[in-house]
Amino acid sequence: MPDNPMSQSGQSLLFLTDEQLRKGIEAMFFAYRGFTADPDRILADMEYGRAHHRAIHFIHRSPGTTVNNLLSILGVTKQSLNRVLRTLIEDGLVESRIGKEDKRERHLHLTVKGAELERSLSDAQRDRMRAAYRAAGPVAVAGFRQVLEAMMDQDLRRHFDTLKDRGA
Amino acid sequence: MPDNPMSQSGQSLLFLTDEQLRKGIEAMFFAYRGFTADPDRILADMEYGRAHHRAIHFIHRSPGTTVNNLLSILGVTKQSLNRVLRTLIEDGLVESRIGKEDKRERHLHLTVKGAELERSLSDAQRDRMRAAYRAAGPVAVAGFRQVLEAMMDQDLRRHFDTLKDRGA
DNA sequence: CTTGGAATGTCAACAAGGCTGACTTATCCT
DNA sequence: AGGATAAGTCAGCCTTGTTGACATTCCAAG
Repeated sequence: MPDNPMSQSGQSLLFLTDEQLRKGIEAMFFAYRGFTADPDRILADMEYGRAHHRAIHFIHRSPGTTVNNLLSILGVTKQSLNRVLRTLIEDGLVESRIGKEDKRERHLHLTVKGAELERSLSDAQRDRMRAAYRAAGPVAVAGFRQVLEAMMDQDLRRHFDTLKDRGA
Repeated sequence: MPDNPMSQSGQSLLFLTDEQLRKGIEAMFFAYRGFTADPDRILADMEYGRAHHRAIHFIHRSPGTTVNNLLSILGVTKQSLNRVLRTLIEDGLVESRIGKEDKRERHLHLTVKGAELERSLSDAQRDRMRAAYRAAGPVAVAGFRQVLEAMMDQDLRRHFDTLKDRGA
């Protein structure tokens, strides 16, 4: 684990100049725009927005998650999430099941229709991601992930790791 | 230039699985939240928001830029930008100078007061960035930048490169 | 020298998606 | 029985994005 840059590059620390950091900041800004552009285009034709996409993504990723858990992953207020969730449930994309152990809880699942939308959104987003990964190569991708993880807040990092563990 | 993953990793392509791509997508989501968190905290105490930060950042980066140029960098409508710009000018953070060659154009500059706010915002953002870079190391940072650049839209990439050339 | 088009700015109206605060309902646990 | 927790809802507000219409100013081409 190379925590110290000197261990990798004798002459370095040049990558920590204000100018380099500024470029990194701008790269994040421009890349994030590309990152959301494709799903946004799909959503623009519907009555949904980016907030719906995020909810659908994380419900897909953690089927049966509770409202509270989703709330803390997304980092919004329950009123804000509720507005989104209500339309998704009304439109039959998300199903809300009363908890068996604790009947106060609602467990969220995508319906078939919801899973279809999730597919089309994540296909679009993954296509761009795949192209970027392929162009940059596996070593670059590993670095990409390392830096992103180091940029997260503690609590977000915890959520990220929890999701990660569910994966393949 | 390793465009082909096979050239770096004989067994690979595993980094292109849907699961890996999903994790990359989630990493972008969580990291971006961290990325904006510190300046957002500063701005919350004022009458400004993230849109003001973006305008200030790019005016600082390209002093004398025109409104039209800023418009295409930020990717918003002129009405949206104008609202932000107007308050910044009224509050004495940004100066708008009529063009010498083409008097229709307005060239934007930060005032001393504007530069001070820019400093405090970018200091906060760079501190986090620096910590992340330091933790990940120069090789990871290079990969981070490669993947981000590959994720950008063509026109955004052009803006990014133009800004890059002005740098040290 | 006039006129068309470009750059800028402004007004109005609207929508998405954040926020706070207050409150209800149902359920759980002590 | 009573306090704490999970969820949902109502009302109102803010920021930041959108469209559409329009005025002004100025350059440049005819």
